[in-house]
Amino acid sequence: MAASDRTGDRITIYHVARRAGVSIATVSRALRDSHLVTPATRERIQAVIEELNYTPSRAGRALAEGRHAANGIVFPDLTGPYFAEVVLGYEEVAAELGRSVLILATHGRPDAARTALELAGRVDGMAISLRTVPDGVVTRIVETGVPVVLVARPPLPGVDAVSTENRATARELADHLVGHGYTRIGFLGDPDVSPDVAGRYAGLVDGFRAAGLPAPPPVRCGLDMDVGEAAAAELLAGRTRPEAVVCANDELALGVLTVAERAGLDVPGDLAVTGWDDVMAARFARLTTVRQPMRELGATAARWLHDLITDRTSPRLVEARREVLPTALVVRDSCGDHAGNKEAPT
Amino acid sequence: MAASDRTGDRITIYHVARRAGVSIATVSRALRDSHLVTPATRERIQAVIEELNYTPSRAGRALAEGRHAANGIVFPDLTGPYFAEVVLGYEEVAAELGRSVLILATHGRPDAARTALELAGRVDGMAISLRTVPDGVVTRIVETGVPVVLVARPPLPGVDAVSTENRATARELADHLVGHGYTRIGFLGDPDVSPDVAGRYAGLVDGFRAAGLPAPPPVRCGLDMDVGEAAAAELLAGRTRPEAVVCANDELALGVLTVAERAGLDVPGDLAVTGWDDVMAARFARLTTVRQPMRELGATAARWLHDLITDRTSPRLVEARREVLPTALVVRDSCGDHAGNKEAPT
DNA sequence: CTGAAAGCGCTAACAG
DNA sequence: CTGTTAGCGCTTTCAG
Repeated sequence: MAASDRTGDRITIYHVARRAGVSIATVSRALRDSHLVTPATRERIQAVIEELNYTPSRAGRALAEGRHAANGIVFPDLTGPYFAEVVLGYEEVAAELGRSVLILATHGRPDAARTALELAGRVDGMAISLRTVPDGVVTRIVETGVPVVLVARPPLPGVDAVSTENRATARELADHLVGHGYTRIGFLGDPDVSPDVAGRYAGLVDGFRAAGLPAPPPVRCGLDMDVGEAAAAELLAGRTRPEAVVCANDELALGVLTVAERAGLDVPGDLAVTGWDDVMAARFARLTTVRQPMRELGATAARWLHDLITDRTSPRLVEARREVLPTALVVRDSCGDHAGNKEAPT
Repeated sequence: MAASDRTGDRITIYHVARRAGVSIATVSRALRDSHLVTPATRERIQAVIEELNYTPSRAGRALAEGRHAANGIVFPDLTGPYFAEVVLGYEEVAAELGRSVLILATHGRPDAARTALELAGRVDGMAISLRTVPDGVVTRIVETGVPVVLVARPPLPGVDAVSTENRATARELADHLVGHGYTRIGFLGDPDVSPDVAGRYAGLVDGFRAAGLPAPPPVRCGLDMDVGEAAAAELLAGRTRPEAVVCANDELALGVLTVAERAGLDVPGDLAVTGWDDVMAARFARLTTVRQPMRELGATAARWLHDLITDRTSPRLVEARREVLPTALVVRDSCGDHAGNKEAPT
């Protein structure tokens, strides 16, 4: 209330100490657990803290402690539901562990490397996901001593990595499609763009091979809905329209669905479509897809990071952690007719 | 490369200075613009920085500069697409402005107040959205001198606030529904839960009043899909099933759609449904809804915050800013039959 | 143009 | 149990 403490400069631990008639060390101790403070003293300090509406400066604390109590996460974008879920899972466990989280969406910006490096300077550890910064940047960050966990991103020697299963489930999907009797099946997505897409394509090819079908060349494209629309338009305009098109992710598939509808095509009658991710819209579009534990992906990264940050034991003596989270085929209407049992394929 | 600078302690400005044969002050200058450094010196320093893979400590810098170059944003959750978009817009402009962003999802946790206050201690400004922390906490944060912008949240004296238009568009929606000839219309959502929902309900009532129809009492419920399913089940089980149900947001509406389908009801034949937000799934569910500029909501908050942080002129002399972003009705199939013109109502 | 030195707010020995 | 006193890494006058 004292006018002198009002809107002026920041209220520091010194103000609190003076007003409570103790030293800053005591205030500092009272701020944390510390049974090294008389209940009476502690109470008095607590009262002053509230009276002054004091909040300790994180910067000061970070500098003194040598840590930030914060984690970072780098991802390409937040438009699709995919990364929103990953970030959510990450934030959730980080918060439980008492750490703040800093986000960095690279948006394919050219200065992503710089900003990522800069982010590394203000966190105790960070998760780096696909299509954000080149491996070289990751390596540099690791070299600065900041613990890193790779998320849905090709492994790097000595760096932990979590990802989700692709190939086996894609194979399952291929088998299902083959079971529908399709022989002309297209693939939308660029295997070179990410190991995830590569794995999905590989699994598909596995299935075709096993069925004695020729592997379709991938129609290389990005992963956004409008890109999907464009690619689909092209695909459907071609000489021999495929009977089914497997898309590298749901957004692409949703784009295909949009184009198909616009073209008056019946799905799955005229064209079967499948996606990957099982975003909310997929359900309402009746899209056959593959469910990924995105939340768990982020949560796992946060947990590992916490271990790396706190353990601090034998920096590189222990092997880098690797984990591939399971995925599941979700069969809906978009891939063809199913007699009766709709959502219980396996 | 020097073994002494490897994985040991953090590399500081001192290491760089020593190795470059200059003082830390010079390194500090070279780190930023500063034409106060000879190109030659600057280059030498730059080389050492890269050789040592040096990144300045944000904590040290924050302490010395008295600012964090970071913004915070507090939101309830990231599950729905709503806040993901808001956060995205926020991050995007914050990044452009050269500031990092810290996120805090309160999840309705009891310690939300504490964590929000703590967040306030590590940012230069923060956006606080609906249903996260009580007004008292916002006030305390404002009192600590941290600039705050309220997002989609009831205004507070002296605090900037951005939100989206509700009442007028809801009135428009009501008129449209009345035009379809419905007289028994239900409302799903709790006006007390947020001014947004209250505004939507109010607009609806406006429309009914104008048409001489009785205002339906709201079926109070949360805003999640499962909550919507539960509420819908209840609503549909009642004696007189409404002809149309207006939902406070899309997720609720999607839940109703799910229940209706499960019950074998035709939408809009047996039941018309509308939502609010226009999330991606809405399009594929053919849901009539209202589009909100969520991204812009976040972007605006970030811009205002930047002004508040940098301007620093006349702290409270200027009026608090207020802005209500426009929304637009999106008519699809779920609200009833439309002869021909589907997506062009107004 | 460059260096020396004084903090920024807090933590953590080290003495009482 | 409490106070003193160094720093943590960086920016920034103030002198050269």
